Amino acid sequence: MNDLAKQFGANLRQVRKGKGISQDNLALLAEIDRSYIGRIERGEVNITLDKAYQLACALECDLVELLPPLSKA
Amino acid sequence: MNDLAKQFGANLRQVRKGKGISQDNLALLAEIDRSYIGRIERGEVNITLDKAYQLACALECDLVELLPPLSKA
DNA sequence: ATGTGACTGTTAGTCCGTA
DNA sequence: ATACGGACTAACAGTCACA
Repeated sequence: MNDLAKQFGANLRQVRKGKGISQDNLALLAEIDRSYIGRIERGEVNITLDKAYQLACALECDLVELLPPLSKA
Repeated sequence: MNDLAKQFGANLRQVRKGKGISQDNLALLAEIDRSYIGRIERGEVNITLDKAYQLACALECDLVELLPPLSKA
């Protein structure tokens, strides 16, 4: 998958670990299958906007935190 | 479609018009089908992360500008 | 607690046309 | 220049079993 997904996944994992919760827990919080969350973190899938929001919401963080830093022109 | 998509579409349209370019031109710039851009602006579809980036990039704007303002916890 | 293969259903995304 | 639709293909969404 592209760098975008990889970066997003890396950020997601970092925030998740920062909160001290497992993929399992996040799966429950975000109502997304655990195996799918794993794939997102590994940057294997190109998720849709609403999934990105679900995750940000479940982690109680700003979506901007999860987005790759290149989000500036 | 959900509010997320509607908001994104509204923002996209605003930025695009602000730059004074047509859906056709944006389609060429972002390499996204014109009819699909119309659907995005109308909030009919739930786009993927890379499309969101393509659009932000084509409009030479920060992705955050296109995202709904609720992007804060 | 996580990675991975295999799989199915659904939707993202394109192409072509009409108004 | 844009809205809207049909038909189509590629990709995502979502689940399970197993390591």
